[in-house]
Amino acid sequence: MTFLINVYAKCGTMDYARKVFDNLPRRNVVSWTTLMTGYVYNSQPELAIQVFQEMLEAGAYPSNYTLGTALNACSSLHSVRLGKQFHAYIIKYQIDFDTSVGNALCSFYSKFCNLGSAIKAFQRIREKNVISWTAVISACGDNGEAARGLKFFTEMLSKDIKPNEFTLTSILSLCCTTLCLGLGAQIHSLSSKLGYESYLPIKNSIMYLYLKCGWIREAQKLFDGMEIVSLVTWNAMIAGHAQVMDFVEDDISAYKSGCEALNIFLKLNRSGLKPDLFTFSSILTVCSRLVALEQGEQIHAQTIKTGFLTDVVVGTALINMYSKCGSIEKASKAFVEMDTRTMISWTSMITGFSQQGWSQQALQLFEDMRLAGVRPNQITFVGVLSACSQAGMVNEALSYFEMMQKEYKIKPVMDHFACLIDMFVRLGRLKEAFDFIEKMDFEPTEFIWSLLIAGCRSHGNLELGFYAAEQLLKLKPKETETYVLLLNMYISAGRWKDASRVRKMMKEEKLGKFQDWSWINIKEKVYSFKPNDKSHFHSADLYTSLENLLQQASSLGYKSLETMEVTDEDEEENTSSSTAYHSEKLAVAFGLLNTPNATPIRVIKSVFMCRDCHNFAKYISLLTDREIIIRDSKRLHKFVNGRCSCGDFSGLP
DNA sequence: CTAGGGTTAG
Repeated sequence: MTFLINVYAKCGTMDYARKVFDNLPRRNVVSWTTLMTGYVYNSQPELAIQVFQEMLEAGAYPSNYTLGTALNACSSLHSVRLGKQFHAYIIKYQIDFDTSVGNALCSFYSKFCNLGSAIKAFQRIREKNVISWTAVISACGDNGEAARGLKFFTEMLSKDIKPNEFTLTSILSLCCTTLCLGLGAQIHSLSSKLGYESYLPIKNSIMYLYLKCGWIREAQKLFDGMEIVSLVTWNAMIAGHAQVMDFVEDDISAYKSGCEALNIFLKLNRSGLKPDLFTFSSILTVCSRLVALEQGEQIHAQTIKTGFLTDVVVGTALINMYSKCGSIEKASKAFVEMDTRTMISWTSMITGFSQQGWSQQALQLFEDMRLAGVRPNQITFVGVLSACSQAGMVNEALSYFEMMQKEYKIKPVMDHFACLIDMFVRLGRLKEAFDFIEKMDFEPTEFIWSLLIAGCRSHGNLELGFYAAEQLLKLKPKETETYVLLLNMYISAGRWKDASRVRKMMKEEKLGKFQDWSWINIKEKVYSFKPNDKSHFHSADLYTSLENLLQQASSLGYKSLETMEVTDEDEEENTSSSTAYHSEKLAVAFGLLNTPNATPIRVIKSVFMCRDCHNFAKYISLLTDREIIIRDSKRLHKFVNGRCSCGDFSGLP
């Protein structure tokens, strides 16, 4: 009758299977094991474990198959304790370490992040089959050792073992993490040769690989050509577009990619499939990068309704969404309401507070994190140091910097130094900033010098500024913003020769596009603005109202600053044009005109905000009593009552 | 034995 258990299990009717089992006149190890396997097959690992325990209590001896199944159940339950207990049974009952036990042990150890034991288990297997190899390869992938996994794959091929569809999917996943497009293409053709071309996981992986490597059109083509898709397909498209936002050349392309992700999300919702925790975490990240609060709030509601908000990754993504949209109170509420938090959740919240200029809260939370026994990482300390830097807490900054190295053995990287240097620069302690740069045990980067130069400009130490500029120019800067900074400095000092030297270098270095562009999102519609843009349907009113704002701001003491315009076609030398119609000014004015009183204004800008616009936004927040949130290419600025959350970051060009 | 998710400031 045991076969009947198997039949019911395969049909997804475990209740019947259990009944058959309960009515068996005699039970042997095979019937117990079959029932367990059924539960694992039907994603009920906890019941499988329960059966295993019943079996031991009944005095039956488990076989190697039984333990293999039990271990698989532990893997899906993420129960380290049980798995280790089972490993002990293997020894106690002198279970033969055969292929199935070895395979199960290998993937169990992998799931609980013990790659060493996983590999050991693999190596103990006398007769390794394709499953053993696949297990060890995916173990490497799951534990961040993609290159090692690829080595096992070559070894496997050299032993003439033919990969199956599972192996190929694992390898493609390794290609995704290492961005090996070439190998991915080879695997693609190999899988066609082996007859797996229509196998959905392989298609999904290839599509995702294309996206991650920037082959967006090809990925889209694959997607459009798929007649059968799964939720994973949709999620891969959304996650892929979210990641594309990170590496595209300019913020305009990033913005487009984010909108595409939102579009795909809408289509997914209409397709009848239900989004899951993977979907929600990706799409919330997209919202945070787009500063799309309205969409983010709707998705928040959806995560509550579907119960996926309990997932810690979704919760963390939600914190980031709110904090990147400038709603720090809601971010904090989301953080408080989480029932489990990981180091990343804490780090996100600390960084969020710090970006909003809430230094005290950031530091308090860091202390709470330590009390909770959660170990901070390099990124956590960037948040902590930047909080100190904003608040000008020199002693605290230095002591956290020391704590990081002594207590947590974390090596400082450029970003940590940048925080400290920014701190000294903000305080006008340029000499100390400079000393710090000289003390670092690695070469100062373009960004570090830029910080110092911007500080020299605003604190009027031109001599040091010119010196730093020479150091910077030796590095052949790559960022357009760096050149804008240098040009501004030289031109305002009347050093025309230096300015034209910089311009010449700009041409030689083939810089990326520098397009000033801003967006504002009102009632889920997006309006974009270019500087001096008069082509818009909304222009007449808009310009009048901007003039008005400029005038009112002037009466409060606002003085417009002339800065350099650097555009793609800029051929003229030494021109300095008006900053009055920079794109963010237009977007802010448009937002004021088209939203009800007291609504916060949220604008995204494709390049760095200039000092003048930064200053202007402060006055406008005071004048109109509105929160103005502008996220530029570098950071978030939240203007409230004439002050900015960045605490007037020293690196503004 | 397989594919998809969250932190990076200055």
